[in-house]
Amino acid sequence: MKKYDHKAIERKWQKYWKTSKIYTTPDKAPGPASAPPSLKATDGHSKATAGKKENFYLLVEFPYPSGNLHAGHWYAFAVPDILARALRMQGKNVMYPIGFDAFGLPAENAAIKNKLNPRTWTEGNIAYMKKQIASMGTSFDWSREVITCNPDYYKWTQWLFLQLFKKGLAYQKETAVNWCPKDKTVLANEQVTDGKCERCDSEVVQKKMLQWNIKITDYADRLIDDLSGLDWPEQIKESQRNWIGRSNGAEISFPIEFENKNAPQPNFLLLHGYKGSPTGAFFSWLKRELESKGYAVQAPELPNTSEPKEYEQVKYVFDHCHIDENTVIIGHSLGAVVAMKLLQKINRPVGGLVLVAPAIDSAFANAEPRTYWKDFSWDIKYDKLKTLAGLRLVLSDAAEKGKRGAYIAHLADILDAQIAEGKANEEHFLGAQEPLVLAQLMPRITVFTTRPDTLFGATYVVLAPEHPWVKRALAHQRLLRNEKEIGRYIALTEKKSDMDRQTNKEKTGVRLEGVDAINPATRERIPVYIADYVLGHYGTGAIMAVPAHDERDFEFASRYGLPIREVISAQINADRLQVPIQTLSAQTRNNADKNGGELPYMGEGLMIDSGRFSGLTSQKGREAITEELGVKKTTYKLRDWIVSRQRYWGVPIPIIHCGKCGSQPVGDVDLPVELPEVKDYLPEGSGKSPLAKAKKWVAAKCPKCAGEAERETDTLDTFVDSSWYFLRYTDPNNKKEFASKEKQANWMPVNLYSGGAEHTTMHLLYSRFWHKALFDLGLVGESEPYKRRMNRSLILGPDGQKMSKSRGNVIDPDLVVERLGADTVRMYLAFIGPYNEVSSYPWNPDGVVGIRRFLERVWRMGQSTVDSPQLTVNANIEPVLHRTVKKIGEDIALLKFNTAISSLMILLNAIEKEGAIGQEQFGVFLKLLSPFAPHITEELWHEAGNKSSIHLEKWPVFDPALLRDENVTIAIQINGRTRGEVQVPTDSDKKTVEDAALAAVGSRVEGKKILRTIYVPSRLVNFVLEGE
RNA sequence: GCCGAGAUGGUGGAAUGGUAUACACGCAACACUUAAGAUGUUGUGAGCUUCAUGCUCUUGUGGGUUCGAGUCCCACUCUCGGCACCA
Repeated sequence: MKKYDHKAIERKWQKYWKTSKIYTTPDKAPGPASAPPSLKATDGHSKATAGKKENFYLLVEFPYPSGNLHAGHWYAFAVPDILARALRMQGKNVMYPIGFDAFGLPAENAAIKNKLNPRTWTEGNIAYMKKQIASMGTSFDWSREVITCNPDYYKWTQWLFLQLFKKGLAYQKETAVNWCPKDKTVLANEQVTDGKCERCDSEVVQKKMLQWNIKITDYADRLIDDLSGLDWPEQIKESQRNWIGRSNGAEISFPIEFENKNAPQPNFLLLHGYKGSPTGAFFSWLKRELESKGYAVQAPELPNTSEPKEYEQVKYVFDHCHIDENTVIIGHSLGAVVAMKLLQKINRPVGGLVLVAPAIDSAFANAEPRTYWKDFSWDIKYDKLKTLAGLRLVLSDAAEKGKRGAYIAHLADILDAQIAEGKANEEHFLGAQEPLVLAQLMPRITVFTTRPDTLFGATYVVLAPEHPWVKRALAHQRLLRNEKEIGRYIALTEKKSDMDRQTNKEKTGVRLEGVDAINPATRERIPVYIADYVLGHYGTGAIMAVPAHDERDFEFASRYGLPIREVISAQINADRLQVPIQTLSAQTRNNADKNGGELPYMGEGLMIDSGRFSGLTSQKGREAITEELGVKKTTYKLRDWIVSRQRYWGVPIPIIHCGKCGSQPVGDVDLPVELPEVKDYLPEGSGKSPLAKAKKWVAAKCPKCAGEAERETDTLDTFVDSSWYFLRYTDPNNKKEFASKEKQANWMPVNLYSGGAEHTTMHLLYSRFWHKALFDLGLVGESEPYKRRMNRSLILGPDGQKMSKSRGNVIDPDLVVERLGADTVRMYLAFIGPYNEVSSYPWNPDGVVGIRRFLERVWRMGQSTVDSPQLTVNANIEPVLHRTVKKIGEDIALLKFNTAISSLMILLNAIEKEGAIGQEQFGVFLKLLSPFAPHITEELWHEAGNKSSIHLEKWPVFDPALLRDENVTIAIQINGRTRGEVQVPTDSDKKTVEDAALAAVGSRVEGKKILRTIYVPSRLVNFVLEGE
């Protein structure tokens, strides 16, 4: 008998599959769309057309070319391959593509270390890994291979980035990055360990640098809301929701008063807009209001208001108005542009810049052309304005949101300004009175809270130490009495990394002496603190502290002896805003905690909320106070996606910076912007990427004015590369588009996307966002890329620990394949546990051998079957064979490969017991096994005399009539406990079965009354007896 | 702390509310063998006993619903994963 020589067999068929190209997937495959009805994969979203096979897009996350394939890769690629093969046999046109996520830091590190070109390193790794992947016997369609570091791929990454840029979804912003002062380089988070640089071990500091951001936050709501329509595990949806972290609440403004009455007061300069005047709109009213509060106000009439010219208007104000460091310039509509130009011209710090409904960009959509367009220069030096204006505020009318909302939000962003949105009395703030404007001009601190109903219990206000308001207040001398102490505290927190701020949980803070806030509900003066338990980047960077209803505030209040006040729910419900407040001392509160949270009864007519910190849960209270004293607001934990990297090995950001025209996109014809050659890959000392060293490459012509300009030297985050690679698979060689609409339509959305749980909140969220942005641009056909997603489990070392070189528990799949064969490894991994649940499985070397034993037995059976061609069908095997066909079909559709394999084992056990199997039946067995063990089945299939590949065969169909045995075993229960069993013919009626059962357990029932008999056909009979 | 998932033999795991522990690993005995390995056969949840076609217990713990619960409900314990001063 021939030996099962896995090496020869696997080599032979892998070569055959490659040369015969049987896995090259056509976009449309001829043939009737036929699939067994049991397959869940056909979930109604049919991509089939008449006379064509139905397309099925099976996607696995493409690997990073690290240079070596590990057990996890096998689990990621070889097990879904079972599904790909089974679906193909079941009549689907399955695309199972692969590629490489080839940009990234490891290549650059290797290049620096070994003085190699990162491309050389990467390409070498890819070549090696392709061989390894081929050794798995996977049915990948290599003709669709995508490699992200190739210019014909990243040309489209750049092009897509520019589409987002042109839509205002990509912008530059000062952002803190990890900076190593010794290496003079920006570090990725994974290059920082315990706050130190992984290379030189020096202390990492936070440094602000201009970074490219993508406005994923604009899509926060849709990214949450669209989850509900997806066939994804609830777990994944939930983590995305948590990550985005939407919370609904309100912004409430607390007016502030300074103790120092000689403190410098602001004065106001009002600049009206196109066809406006100092008496038009709300201007005269606002002037009166401000003057009545004792402020100086100037409101010049700008020249030539119907045909305004920038130079003329700016010069007029410059010549006729007094402007000092306390002046707050307020510009309405086009006046906002005049305000900004004016500030650019005076080039001295001023008190503030307030833009009311600004309409200031030539690219501004939906406005009819106006004469002033050509008379104004629309180039504004936002960075300069940021340094000149202390207060920067943009006011937006909610009614105009559709037209201008996105633009205004964008403007606020690049100005790093506060944005206040509310309802104007008349659209575009044209009302005779606009209280929103006035309110925003008064000194105040705005806080965000999800519990506006507890406003009555707010006994102090806390700002994040980095809150811009604090810096502004410190800029004026003698405004705050303890400037030094405040400065020290701010310096201290700035030094703390995020890590420290999180780990050191003891709450500290400093009171701002000399200023008080007014609680708008109680009209009471309350102190203002800075404390690092308040985060600068969340909400408004300021909170109202309600120690009675918030544990953190309680902790802080207890430490600093601040009053703690309970808000009583029953009263709020009964008579909103007229709420009696109960003042509790910290001492009382502590005693209450010791009493298991019960608060003492405080007095006549008051109900005390008894839950510890639970406060009231009155939705009514929240709404009432929000309406009366605040503005509804939704905040998100999600922050914008920083996509620029100061690295060489990535996609160059296709932007040219021009001194005159600003940041300009590279024209389509000049794409791709190819990576320049550089001498070495170490970052440039100024913190720029190594690309900055390619001086010739950096110099470029401005695409707009053709003047001297410079290229952006940062490269894109690799998550951008992987945000659209699955679209390229549908049309990998397209030179004109990233993927044609027609080709996309063949395959998108992805039917099943399998990948690692670690990508749940990164890649998976980014690519969903990217797809939605492309959808809005009309570049893709649907708003969600992946119909179904599943996360894969982890393969651990034999010791149950994560595989790692230091633990010495790494299983090298190449070695196991060498010894036992790819079929064995594939099947072992499929058998280890259910694929559709996230868990972690230790690699059991004995278990692998067990699978090998199974394949040896298959081999032996194959040899003996070939030797006895006279037997075609063994009737005794038929029922179990057909049951197995049914079961495996169902299990594969559910991704339960482990139980599918188990039923193959049961089948083999039955065959061996029987002694022999018929030729035809063996063919069926091989087909069932072929997705799991493609090589051995192909070999045996050909040995049996077949000429074409088993993988092109049709999936076996079971005969329902053959599923039933002649007899069934019925369990006999007495009072629900199993007491015996009895064999009856399958079609016996109830009476027959009950009689047979009664006879079998007669002695137990004797003399007792049977109260009830429960009969479950072909399962059991249960006698319910009296008195047992 | 918050969110999510889970807990079944020595191990990985299997079970539409219907005979819990399929299948595999491991282990034991036997066969083959000089021996080991490989292979095959048989056995293998725990305990009790009169050693059987016997009894009792058993799916993290405690309750409940049901003729019947690993499965449904309530409470708790523990494990793993993610987030974490997010107001």
